[in-house]
Amino acid sequence: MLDLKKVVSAPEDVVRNLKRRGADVAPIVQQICDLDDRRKEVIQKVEKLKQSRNEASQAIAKLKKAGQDAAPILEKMKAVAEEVKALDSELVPIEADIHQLLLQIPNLLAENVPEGTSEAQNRQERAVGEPTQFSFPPKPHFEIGEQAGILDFKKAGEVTGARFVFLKGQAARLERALIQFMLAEHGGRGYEEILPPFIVNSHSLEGTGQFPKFKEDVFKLEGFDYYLIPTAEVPVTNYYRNEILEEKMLPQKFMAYTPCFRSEAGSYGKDTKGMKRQHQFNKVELVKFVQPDRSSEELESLVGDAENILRKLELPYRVVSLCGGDTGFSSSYTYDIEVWSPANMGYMEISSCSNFGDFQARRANIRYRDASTKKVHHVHTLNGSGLAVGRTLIALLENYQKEDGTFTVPDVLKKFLGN
RNA sequence: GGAGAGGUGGCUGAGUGGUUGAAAGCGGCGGUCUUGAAAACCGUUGUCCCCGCAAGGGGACCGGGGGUUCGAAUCCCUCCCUCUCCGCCA
Repeated sequence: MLDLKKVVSAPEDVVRNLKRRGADVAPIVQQICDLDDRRKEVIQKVEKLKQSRNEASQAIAKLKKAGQDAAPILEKMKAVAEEVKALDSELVPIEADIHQLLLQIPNLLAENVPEGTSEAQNRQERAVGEPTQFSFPPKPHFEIGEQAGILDFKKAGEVTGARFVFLKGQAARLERALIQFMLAEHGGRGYEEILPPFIVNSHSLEGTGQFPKFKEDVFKLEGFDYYLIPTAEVPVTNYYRNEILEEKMLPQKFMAYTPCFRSEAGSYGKDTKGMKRQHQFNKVELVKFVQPDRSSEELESLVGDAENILRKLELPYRVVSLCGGDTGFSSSYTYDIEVWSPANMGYMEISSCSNFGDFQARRANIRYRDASTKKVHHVHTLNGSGLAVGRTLIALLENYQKEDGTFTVPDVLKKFLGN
């Protein structure tokens, strides 16, 4: 969330910045300013009273120790105590309202985010590799997979429902090999492996920004304040919630393989065929905690780490900068990596790498102590897919397919395909 | 699922309802001493909020939330978490 002090001290800057997302937060910012004025007013009043109460309490203690009568002061303080209670309870809803309003405001965009309102205005940064050429009409992955008997959507529909799949035989092995391969690559680039819980509570979802605005996107476990993770970002980023890290610990770089669960509410009729958009998919996620002044360069290296996987798999891809209107709620700057999909004759998102600045750190209360000044500041958090495993499998099947319906496997994966 | 114990500052660990933000020890930081280091000794050591240009002043925080009281780390309620024993179980 944004810094309350920043919002009330420069409300017009906040409004102007978020216009670039196509959002008008002027009314909500105004509300916050009004509430904050009221809040300060009450605080000043109640704290003055508390001061007098504290002083009286000490006087009472002294009198009692001396064996003298404190009844007159006691009587006076009764009224003060009630007034304090009244003011305190006035404060509670004000602060709760401010908090709720702040939670609804998206992150400020970095200055270099491209202007635009939709996907169409995203800026291509680079394209690597030529779109794969075929001497025959390439098939979509679900045809290849079903024909080979290694993807079974029908059975998944019976056993569970729509948007699930069984991977069998070679597909299952390939999926597992991809996970191993990705972890091995990132591990070699300084990421520490972490295997988090696949279920989190609502506080963690609020910490990373999924809650309260995107509640309907996650699966809730009935009867608990538990939710299936929509991405490893949630448990891994919240790993340091409510902590003050020493600066020498930074940057912290984690990689996590997890399945991800998304309700895909509102995407009915979109990508219904195949395993492009599933309720459950595997992903290797990269998460970084860094010093504020380093987050921009850490974003560049994060994208590089994700790209490395596609390079080694020799899959053609491009990198785009999301425009203001397409940038996610919590992000200040996002690169998407899109892999070539021959069946669609287009690029398909396979990774999203974002710099969240201090937005998540503020929500999750993750800070660090500056080594030289000893001052405490919020860290910056970043994360990116490295990569979405299911979609990588799609890309492999489609880009490496042969005319007879079979497909080959890149050499780098062979040692992970053992058993 | 049944029974019990406990949650205090970076850590260990005291704490009688009344100058307790909290003893003590460890750790950390600064200093004295030393050619340097260690040891010893001295000092220092949390976060958030409000007022203030600042200096400074004030408030809050002892797992979370509520209550009793002039006053709560200390009493009461509730939730969460950790640990031990029994049962069940991958």
